[in-house]
Amino acid sequence: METTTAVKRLSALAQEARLDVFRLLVKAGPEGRAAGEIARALDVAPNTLSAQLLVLSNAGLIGARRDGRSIIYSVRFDAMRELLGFLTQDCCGGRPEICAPLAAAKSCNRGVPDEAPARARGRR
Amino acid sequence: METTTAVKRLSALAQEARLDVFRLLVKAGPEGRAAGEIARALDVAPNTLSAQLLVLSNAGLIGARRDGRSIIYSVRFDAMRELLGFLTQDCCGGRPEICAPLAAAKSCNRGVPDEAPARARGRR
DNA sequence: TCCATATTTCGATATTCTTTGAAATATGGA
DNA sequence: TCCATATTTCAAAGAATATCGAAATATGGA
Repeated sequence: METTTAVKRLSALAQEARLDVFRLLVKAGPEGRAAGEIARALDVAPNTLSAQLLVLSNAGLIGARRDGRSIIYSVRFDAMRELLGFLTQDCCGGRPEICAPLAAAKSCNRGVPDEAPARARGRR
Repeated sequence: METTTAVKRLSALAQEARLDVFRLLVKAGPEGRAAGEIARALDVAPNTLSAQLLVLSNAGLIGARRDGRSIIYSVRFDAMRELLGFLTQDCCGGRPEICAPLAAAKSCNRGVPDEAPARARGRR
């Protein structure tokens, strides 16, 4: 990933209100959530939310689809993965020994082999 | 980690110049690098760099120690790990199945990729 | 002590962001 | 078609950021 893309994505997440939106969408999962629902849930004006969604969208972190009168936003998990990959690369770059303990901090890497999530061990 | 801390750290990294500084310090490793060296390496004015280092420092992402006339900055890898953990949590939150492929994107969790991240090779 | 080096602080300016009210666009239903 | 709902666009105001020149502080050595 180009650093300019990384900066764009980091910037998009680097604001309380937008981070809230993003987290809400993460919780919503692939089905996403309508703009209006998000606005009500976070108690933010529709036009303000629209601007926030635009920033996240321009950063590629979320996508949108229309459903009737509503517009449904959802996280682009691939983009988030890319970003995490970039940051991890930066953190480990050439010095895996420094970053080795990182795996322990990543709850989602635990017990999840590449394909089959054999069984999630409850801990978190 | 509190979201306000996360926002602070994301903001600190969300700018080209500061991301460059951070990446340089990551490469430098635990020994760190003197402010002056960084300024020369990145071709930025000393006072400008000072402001950038302050932001990264306030975010807790880097630390400083004096060595003679120089001040040596180095990455606080724990802080970076925390941030990555927070983001990963956000990404996986309650839905590890979504994030399962994430492990594959994390080069540092498996073998060591042979090269530094500095070089921008095309898409991946 | 005096001086050169290394870095930071201060103050100002230029730029970029964020939010808001008002108006516009798109959709579905009566 | 007309109307209500859902969302976005626009323009402006206010807030926050980034960078720069000049001056200040800290350190080591002659």
